[in-house]
Amino acid sequence: MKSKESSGKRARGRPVLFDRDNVLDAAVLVFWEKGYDGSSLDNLTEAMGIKRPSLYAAFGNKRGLFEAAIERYASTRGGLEFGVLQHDNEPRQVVSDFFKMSISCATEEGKPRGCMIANVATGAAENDELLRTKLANMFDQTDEGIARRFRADEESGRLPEGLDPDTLAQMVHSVIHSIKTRARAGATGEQLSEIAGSFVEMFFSKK
Amino acid sequence: MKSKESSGKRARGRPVLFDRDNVLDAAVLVFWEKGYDGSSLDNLTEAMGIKRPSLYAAFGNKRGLFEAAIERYASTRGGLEFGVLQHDNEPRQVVSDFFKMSISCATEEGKPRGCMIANVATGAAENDELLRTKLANMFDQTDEGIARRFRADEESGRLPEGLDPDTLAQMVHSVIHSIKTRARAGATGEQLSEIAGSFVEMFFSKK
DNA sequence: TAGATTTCATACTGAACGGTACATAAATGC
DNA sequence: GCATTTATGTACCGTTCAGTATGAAATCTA
Repeated sequence: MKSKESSGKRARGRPVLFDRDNVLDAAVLVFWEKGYDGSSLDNLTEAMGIKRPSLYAAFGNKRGLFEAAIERYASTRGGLEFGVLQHDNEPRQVVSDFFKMSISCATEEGKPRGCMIANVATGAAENDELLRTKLANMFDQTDEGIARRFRADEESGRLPEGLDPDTLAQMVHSVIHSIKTRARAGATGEQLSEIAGSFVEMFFSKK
Repeated sequence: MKSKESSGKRARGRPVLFDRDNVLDAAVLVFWEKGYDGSSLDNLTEAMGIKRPSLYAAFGNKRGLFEAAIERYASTRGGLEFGVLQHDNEPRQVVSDFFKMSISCATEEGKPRGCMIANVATGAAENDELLRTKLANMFDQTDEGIARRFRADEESGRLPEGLDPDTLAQMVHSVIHSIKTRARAGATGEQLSEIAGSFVEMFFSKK
């Protein structure tokens, strides 16, 4: 282990001039837009504002940078969506807000369409078993994160009867996948909201 | 316009030695596996069994080949799914079979995971407005194709009351997107069948 | 058979690719 | 101060990229 993040002690040599999260945010935008193979090191270094040797020292290689960018994306954009799961609302409202957040994230002006994980990383995963496993784990964690919220709702009696928390979570997550896929193909926020609304109605309206 | 496909008339010079659909099927497999930017002309020509000049004469350039491959994929793999819509079954069975066909297509042994259109082409669509529009149109056509079937079911009184055919079609299609996305990340057919089953239950079980 | 026409295989082009060697700059430890 | 350590900037490496020029091969018309 390098002593990069050892508590207070200053590192020995010349200090790193860039902020890791900042340059990762820039790399995220490039990968998210162009995909893994479509992003060149020139694209990346220019956006990140660092030179190749700095990039290789920090992330190993292009593939390592991609993985770091995926994690950065998950902890920033993905974190936005998960925030609404913490709100103290009725499950129906939570799901509705969750969809709304996903839609606005997938169609945000000035950002690439869709989702870096669901639409871009999956494309590169076919010949990369480690990446594929990573994505599968992320999807599982998302299922689980949503399910945890619904389980609490069930215990507090707020979940409509007959709805299994784990199943509902999988279904909600599935709708998110579709939202992101359609967004990547250029669907508008209005179109996506309509679809999301149909599902909310289906999940919660019937007794 | 070239006189390539003029009816019976034989072409003048040396005849083409390869079958267009055959080489397209090979190109589909390469793009489906590696994505647009990940597929090199060496990958493609080797799989297709033709040399570069033949490829360029037939498809213009790599981008033209990609578009042709997308259409070929849609008319072959996509056609499989749509065949199910023609069967004279109850809507619930039709949807269930539709999901089953999508799952087996997205997890078929010896083929790339997921869907060339929903998972691969979408990734390349961000900087290609024409492609993005093409994909959006294909999605719309799929929505419409499924909806047409449900409208017929509604007229014949087989669609459960309260289910709007167009809305149901959009939702079924959305589930397909998720199936394909999860498949690309390595989900098994069993896992996907479980999710699909949950939706079928939700769509049709409640009165 | 002679000429026209089109496809084919070979070999090549300049540009872009991912990755790195090396010298310099900036910090620490003594 | 001076040696040590680490990061940076430049400039480069061999490879691979998409695309093409060229001439030989194969079919047609006449």
